[in-house]
Amino acid sequence: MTVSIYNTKSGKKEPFSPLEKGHIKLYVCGITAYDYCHIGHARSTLVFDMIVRYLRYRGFQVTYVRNFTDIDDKIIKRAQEQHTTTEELANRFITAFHEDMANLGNEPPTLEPKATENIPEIIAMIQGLIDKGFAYEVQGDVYFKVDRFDHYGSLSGRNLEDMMAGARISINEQKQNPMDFALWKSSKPGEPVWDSPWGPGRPGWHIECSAMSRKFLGETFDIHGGGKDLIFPHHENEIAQSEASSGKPFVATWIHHGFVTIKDEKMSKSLGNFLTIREILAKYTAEVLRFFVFSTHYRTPLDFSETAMKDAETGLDRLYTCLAEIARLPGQGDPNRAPAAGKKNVSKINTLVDRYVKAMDNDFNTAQAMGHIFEVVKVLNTIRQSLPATPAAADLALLHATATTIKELSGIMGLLQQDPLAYIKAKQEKTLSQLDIDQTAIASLITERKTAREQKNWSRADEIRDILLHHKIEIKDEADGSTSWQVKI
RNA sequence: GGCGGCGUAGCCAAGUGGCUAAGGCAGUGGUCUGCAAAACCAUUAUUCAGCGGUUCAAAUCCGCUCGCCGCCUCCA
Repeated sequence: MTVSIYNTKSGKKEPFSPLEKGHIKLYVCGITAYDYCHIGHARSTLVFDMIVRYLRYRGFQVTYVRNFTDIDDKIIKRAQEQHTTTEELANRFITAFHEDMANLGNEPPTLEPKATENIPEIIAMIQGLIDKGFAYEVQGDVYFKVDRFDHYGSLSGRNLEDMMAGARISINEQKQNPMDFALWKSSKPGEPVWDSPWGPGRPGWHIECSAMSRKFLGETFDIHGGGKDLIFPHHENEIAQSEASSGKPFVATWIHHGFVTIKDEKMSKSLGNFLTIREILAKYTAEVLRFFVFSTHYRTPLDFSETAMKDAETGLDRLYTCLAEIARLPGQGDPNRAPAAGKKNVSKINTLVDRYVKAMDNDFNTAQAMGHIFEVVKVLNTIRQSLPATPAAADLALLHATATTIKELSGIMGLLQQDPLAYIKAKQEKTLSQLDIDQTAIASLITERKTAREQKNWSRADEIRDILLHHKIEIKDEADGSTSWQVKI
């Protein structure tokens, strides 16, 4: 079995194999550091975190590069508004980004290069493009000459004529063709500058990714990723620059994920309808967000809503509850007792890993993979529920082993990595701390109810039960006559 | 205008030619209980926006219609 990946370049799912045996080189376009990141950025980092973890699970070595754009028009503008330097502004939001990543539980990429730390490579690449006739300098600006590059538009499926027909291209007298794009921009007074053969200036937006990916991954590498909105013009332009420069294919596989939407509209800074990662994590745990993100295939739009997050939380609780119930079971059982687990159920358990891998091999279908896990959770619950007082050793071994497998498979999505008993306990304690009732009051009500029940005063007993329930306290009458309680979560 | 995508149960969401259309949430019924709660189990689409076509066979392929979204400008 091999991993298949949908390649934007071909528009098809293709069997994947790395150019260098066993070693995958992956470049993902990171953030422009001028503001806090929103859930759309979170989806991007979560998706590639999952992809990297899965490819490693499948035995590949993965070199994962994710850059920072720390110099560009938006950063300059924002820095001026805040009366600070672009460097200070970018570093502030890079620090915030790293905090967000840690809070989301993302593993760090292999390398996180910054544009400003690779200016010599950028300048060298631009000079090479000028030397080859793919770029030209006009009054300190350097532009890429799109009609010199034959395959321009191949990634996004456009051609220059169609694009020219669009009326949204800004007129720039300096450009030989309106579609030409800037490789280097001369600086205005007060802007950050680097010396270059074309005078003081700064890099254009697209060139940094071409220069940095070449520096760290080579002229041709395996996978380049980002959001769908980067297909044009960003990735199209990267291809043009890199292939014109090297004369070799740039990237084998292009992965683009879908957007996060709110009320079915794209979440974006320009629309102002975005929620930051910080705002979300103040309300929900990172794990709930991960569950929500991975319950939909990565190329499908993901519509954010409070209801969807609540559903995700309930679903996650179901998984943890199953694991917690198994963790409460004894480790050793009766070796002489016949197992309660039926043949069909055992078969569902035994095929879990294969079905999970098949789903994930199919373009990282996390939604389907999670479906398989839920199916097995149901099987585990069924077996657990049917267990006698002294369970068969085989049943206990199966339950414990499967719980371990589920944790391992879920870990690829960053799910179920907490101790299940601690998860349930922490959740209840958190809820209890927000309630208007304390443990003493609960204990006293339960004692009063116990008396009422002994006197068969059911109406008073039920009344107390309802009072407690009103305060989100659920009670459970045990077989031995005692009453336990827990917080409703 | 050009290019691309989507439309599956109350909601979310898998499914890329062929076994009973995964799974989650919500709802309903049941096990348990004095009654409950929790947990668990069962159940919920003769049908996949609509119409036509290809095929022995289509949610899956092709065409048209309707509706929604994205890119073509900074954007994950």
